[in-house]
Amino acid sequence: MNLKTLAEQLGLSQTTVSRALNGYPEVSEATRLRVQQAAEQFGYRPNSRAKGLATGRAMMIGHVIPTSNKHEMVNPVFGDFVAGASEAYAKFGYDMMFTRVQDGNAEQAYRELLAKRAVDGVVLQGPLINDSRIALLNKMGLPFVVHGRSTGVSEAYSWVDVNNKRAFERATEFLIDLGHRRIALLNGLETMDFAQRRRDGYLHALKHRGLAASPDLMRAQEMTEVYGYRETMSLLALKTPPTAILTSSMITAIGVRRAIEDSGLKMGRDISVITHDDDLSYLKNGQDVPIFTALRSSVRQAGEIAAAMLAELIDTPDHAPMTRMLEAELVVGCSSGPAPQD
Amino acid sequence: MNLKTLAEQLGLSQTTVSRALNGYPEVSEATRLRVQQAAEQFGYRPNSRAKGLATGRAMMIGHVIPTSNKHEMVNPVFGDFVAGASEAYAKFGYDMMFTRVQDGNAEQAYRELLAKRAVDGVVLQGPLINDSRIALLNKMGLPFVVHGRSTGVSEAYSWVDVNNKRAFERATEFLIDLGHRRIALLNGLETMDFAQRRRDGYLHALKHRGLAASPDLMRAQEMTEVYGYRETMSLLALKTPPTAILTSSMITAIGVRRAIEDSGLKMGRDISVITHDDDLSYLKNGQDVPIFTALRSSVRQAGEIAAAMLAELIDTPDHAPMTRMLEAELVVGCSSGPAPQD
DNA sequence: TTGAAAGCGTTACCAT
DNA sequence: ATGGTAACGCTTTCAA
Repeated sequence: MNLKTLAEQLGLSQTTVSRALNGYPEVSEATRLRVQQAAEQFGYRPNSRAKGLATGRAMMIGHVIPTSNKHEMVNPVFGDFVAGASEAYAKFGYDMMFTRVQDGNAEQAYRELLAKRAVDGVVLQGPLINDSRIALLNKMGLPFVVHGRSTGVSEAYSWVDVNNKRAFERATEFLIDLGHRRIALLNGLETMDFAQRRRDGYLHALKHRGLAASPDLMRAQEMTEVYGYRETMSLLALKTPPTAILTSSMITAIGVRRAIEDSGLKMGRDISVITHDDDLSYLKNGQDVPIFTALRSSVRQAGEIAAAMLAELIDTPDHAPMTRMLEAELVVGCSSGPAPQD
Repeated sequence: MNLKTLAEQLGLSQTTVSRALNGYPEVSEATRLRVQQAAEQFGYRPNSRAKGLATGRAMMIGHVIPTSNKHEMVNPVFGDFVAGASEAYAKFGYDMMFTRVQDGNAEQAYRELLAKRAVDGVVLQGPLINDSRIALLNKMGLPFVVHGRSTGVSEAYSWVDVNNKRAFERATEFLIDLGHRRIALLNGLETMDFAQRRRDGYLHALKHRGLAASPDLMRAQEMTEVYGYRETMSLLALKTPPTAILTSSMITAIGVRRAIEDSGLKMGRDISVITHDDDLSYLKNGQDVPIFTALRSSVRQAGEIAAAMLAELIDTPDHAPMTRMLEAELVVGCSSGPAPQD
């Protein structure tokens, strides 16, 4: 069923039917109602290609995922963000499209999306330090919102971010308050902007409390399970091993736990572990005890905000960049205990 | 840059330029070359809406994700499948689109996608037992491939699946061989087809070895971390607790491990745990030791196959349904040991 | 309040 | 081998 046949059914012109369906004021209420009912009855939906061609709008948001980032897709956080974003897109009538590209080819992918007029805007995920994609998108004039920020980029851009620095600062302070003095950080790749901010928070807390940071206790790699295992083993083999480990990903934490298990240590007694994106709540001692949930719960929200921002940026050309910082909730519970006595 | 201006630049008609670019044979090689170079130089890409309108092809594959399935998105396996599929789509020139819907509204979503001509085909993920979406899609004539199967559906459809039953059968046999007699199963929701198959495999192995299945030892819920924690605690509180736990998700396994930790038990000595989708390889005792990787490694492959199938189904109307069963790799290593002596 | 017709950027048919 | 033109299904301008 297309507009033409629908109009014929109704004995009206395509123009009137189109206007009735798109809420134009100059159509009589009686006609509008009749049209709407007929459309409903025949299950008419405007052909999205034709509509897009006529309006110049794709009603589509692009997400370009660099391939090297295998764990971007696999990462639970990616899913949370997408869930939040897609729900919000739906509200604004947008669809969501994914493009996977070889690592360096994001630029090419953006150019194609724009040239093909396949999307009205894009969300930039996983920004790096000094990420060149931002300048590119600005130059191209393709509306975009960054999930995260990019240290070193001087020009203005829209972003929504979680306060990674503050979250890790507070987690570190929490461990220090428990008496820990040797706190390890298993960070993500520090070319990623968020990882650098987390590191900053960690270092800031140490410094603020008069503790020296030890390079031995800091690792930064892609956040896999194997990474968590290997580096924990390596940390535990140090002459003076850490009494606490702060890790940047739920997946990495699985490896950390395994390594601790395999070493015959007991979590929360011999060593404490904090993960930033553990599950939201936990049953312990018969009641729900929230644990350190700093970031994960905010990610979904970030997705929703990014979508709303993008909708506005697309509607309003030359809109001033919008920014939004989310404070992470911080609650810490199980798997952390006082530092063991030497 | 559109076709018209490109043609003007070249002093050719749009027809010729279009033909040159689309590989039609009736254009001279000299012209083709000249056109291709100009297109390259001006960064010309055909407008996807216009092309779609003219060809009747959207060059887009839809993925409809029911909202209730929060963990479908978050599940690492989802990411793996998407990674595999999107790479294959790219090969065939398709883009990938996501639609999230309220739980019961998948049907409505498919109808809209078809009516809007937004997609050429869809991938059906997370099929349930007797999933009504399959009959619907068949009736609608929208090409689709199911990732998984649906027990109880009698009509033919295309699918690609991993042999879940055999994988869990083998895992259970492995534990039995280690001397375990009380093996618990923390399964996913058994309305999901894959969960039922896993249960079948587990039960079949027990029966085959002359062991009675105990309802006490079988749980089936949404595969969250909290679920793993709670049910493990509950299992350990039984009069005769299990000596091994077989769990259906990496995320659930995190909860299982925590519960075991909190109970003061030692993994691999007091109790064994097998997860189906742990990381692919593990460093232990100085070398990489594969663990139970039954399913996860196959999922990416499943995505690729689904994409290829779909491309063929779209190209060939009334193509006979295609099916493909993947055998899961099974290697079991750490976290499992002989059953403790009573 | 309604309708005719041009236009969006392609492809594909029919000429030449 | 190349070009003119209709067609794809919609929106939007201009007329009535």
